[in-house]
Amino acid sequence: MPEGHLVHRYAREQHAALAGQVLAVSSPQGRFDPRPYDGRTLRSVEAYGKHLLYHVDDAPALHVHLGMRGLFLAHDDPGVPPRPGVRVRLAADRAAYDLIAPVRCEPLPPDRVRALRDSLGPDPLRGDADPDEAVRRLAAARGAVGAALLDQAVWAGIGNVWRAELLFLAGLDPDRRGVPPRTAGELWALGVRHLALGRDAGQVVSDPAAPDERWVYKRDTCRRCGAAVRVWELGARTAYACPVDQPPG
DNA sequence: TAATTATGAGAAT
DNA sequence: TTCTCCTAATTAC
Repeated sequence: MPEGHLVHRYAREQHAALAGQVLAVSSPQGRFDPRPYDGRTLRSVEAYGKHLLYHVDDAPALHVHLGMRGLFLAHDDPGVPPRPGVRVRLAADRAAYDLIAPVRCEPLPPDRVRALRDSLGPDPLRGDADPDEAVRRLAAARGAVGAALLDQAVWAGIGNVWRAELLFLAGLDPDRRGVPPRTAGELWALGVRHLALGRDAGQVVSDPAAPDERWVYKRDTCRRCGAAVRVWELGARTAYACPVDQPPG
């Protein structure tokens, strides 16, 4: 269930467990060639939006994108055998991570790493994100704000759950067009705050007082006011919004 | 045991 | 706009 907050969580956890160590890399499934990485030292694990980059000595960066179904299984004991479908196992002395069902798992030469970064907008979970640029890009988006939020070239890391919940928190109708810079800035601040909560909690947190609850995402009724949640397609995904708390306009 | 569903994104039409 | 790919977890039967 990987939106940006979980990808950052994976990066932080794996960096802490594996960085600075020599990796044992294998592909039980056989669909990845581990040879450029096996036996080399992992320098860092970096998240950018929904993308993971593993920086390994004397090897191209390893690029992982989980897509909709990808996940990692973590093992404290690297001796635990991986299940057969594991695309890649990254193991060091005291931990192993099994990558399952990624959409992308590939070596990425430096020019393609650059191209990847260039293709992504500011990531609310990165310290080097430029808030002004984030505001510019969202305010410049021509279509509905709900479609723009899913466009990784506008902001990187937002997925369908965060779209629904952040727009609710901002009181914005996802169909709204032409969001002014001030509103875009408020939305960015909400994203920075809540994605960090979500990264630390390991799940979407849109109400810190009730971390397991959602305001509108996949709900029949708004958790704040009880109105019937509006459900429709926006940006090729299902959108959810409260017609009362996110009035059109 | 089987059906159902999924938080993505790129390519194909 | 529709299709396609990838697997686990949950729910239903």
